[in-house]
Amino acid sequence: MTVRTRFAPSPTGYLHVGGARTALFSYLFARKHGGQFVLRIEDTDLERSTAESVNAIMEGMTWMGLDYDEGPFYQTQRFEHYHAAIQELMDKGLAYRCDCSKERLERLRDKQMAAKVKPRYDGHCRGRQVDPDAPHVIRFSNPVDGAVIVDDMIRGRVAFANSELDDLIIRRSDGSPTYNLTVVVDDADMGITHVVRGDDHLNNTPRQINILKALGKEPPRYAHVPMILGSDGSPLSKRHGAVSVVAYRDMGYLPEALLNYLVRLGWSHGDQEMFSLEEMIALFDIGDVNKAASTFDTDKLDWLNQHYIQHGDPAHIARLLSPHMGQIGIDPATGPDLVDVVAAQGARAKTLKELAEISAFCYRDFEAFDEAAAKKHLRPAAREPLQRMRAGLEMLALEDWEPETLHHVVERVAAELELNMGKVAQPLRVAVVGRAASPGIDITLQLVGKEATLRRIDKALAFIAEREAAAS
RNA sequence: GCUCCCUUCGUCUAGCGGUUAGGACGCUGGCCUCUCACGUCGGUAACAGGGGUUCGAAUCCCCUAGGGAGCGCCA
Repeated sequence: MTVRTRFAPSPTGYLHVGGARTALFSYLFARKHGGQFVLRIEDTDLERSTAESVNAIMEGMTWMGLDYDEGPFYQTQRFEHYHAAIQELMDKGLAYRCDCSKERLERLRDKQMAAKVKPRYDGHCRGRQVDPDAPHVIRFSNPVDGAVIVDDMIRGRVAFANSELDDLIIRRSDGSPTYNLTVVVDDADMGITHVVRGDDHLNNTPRQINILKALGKEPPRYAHVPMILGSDGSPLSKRHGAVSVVAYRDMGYLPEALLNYLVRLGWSHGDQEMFSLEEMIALFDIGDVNKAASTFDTDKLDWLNQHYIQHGDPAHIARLLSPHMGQIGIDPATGPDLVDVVAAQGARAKTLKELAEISAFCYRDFEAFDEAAAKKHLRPAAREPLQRMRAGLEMLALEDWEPETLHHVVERVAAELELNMGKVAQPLRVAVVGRAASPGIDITLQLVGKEATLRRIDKALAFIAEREAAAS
């Protein structure tokens, strides 16, 4: 038997990180066992389902690299299958028509709540003859006694008494099938062997198993993964900030970082923290998934993202960085090779967005000096070092504009003035970058280029003169 | 209210009857150093509470507390 898993989102919004993690686990389980992973769109709620959402979900999955082998299948295109299943249950006497009014159901519910018992349908229409031509719903005849055992791959054995379950509606009065019926039919038709889904479905599982058995189908294995919480301990939602995976892409996170973060949320393999997708597939074991919900921690995601920016292939990072440069109005073609920028700056940014911002100086002059940096480093004492640097740099041929030679110039000026490196490099750095932080001064000068370097030193010298004039 | 699930440092987690309760993020101290980062060495901090079972419980059982989910003609 080949393993088949599925991801079955309802297209009512974007792919959020919780759904993405569920999809990832489902995907890893299938890949790990050499099986197939299918995508199914649960769009039977016509009111809320949108085509944009379908696109957004697929966009998110593609970005994360979660490729599916089959699908997307749309439930709205499978109504004939649901109707056939409902008819089968009717024929077998395992489903019945119900014409109970909303009022009666409400009264029943109120009475049950008042009596402190679980509200559920009382089976009033079981065995009653309901006019097929009058408005009615169809209910599933749930077994009255006995228990359903869910042998969950994550939770272990969970038992539900049938007496706790009621006769749920499987077809609405408008003729459309309901969720618990459609999942069951789809999972059976699509040959799903393992259902990996959020643990909010655990309570639905015994009902689904009962329907499956009534249809004469073998239930799949289940794995209910815990949910993801926000920093305040409540289920992760928009009010905790970004939840859509595409939003993380736009904020400058790498797919490999988000994937790595997500897989470690609720799953672990000893003490290992870093996993490539290939390693995840090789090492993943659904039984190692935790039972408890876990909290989304942006700090750790940042750490991983920085790690992947720093250690990933610079050419790859540069490609992903390019749109973020464009985002702040910079055309990377107008300056140094982005790959060199990534190599120089990679260790300094948590996100690509941040990487773009701290690298802007390589492509265009900054607006103004950072106030604190200028105050500390662009003072009269810096004039001579800057002047000498300018002179020394101006004499360099363009082909000598390289880290090694640039470094020598800085060293020479420091030696001549009997200053330590910092006294020369820092004013120079502020002059050229506008801020007190940048890669090594030689690399920085190389990235900025000769022309801009001289121009900016002049600007800094003018700034010092101006400041001196203002002070006297 | 009822049913089901969950509970190890602030956070992610290791642990599957015998450990000084380990790692990671964060925070923090030192080192490295032309700055910021990176790197590196160190520190901080946890078994929700109470009963059992056992020679011995973070590990097994029960209760309590606290979280969560479900109880729709939503999925």
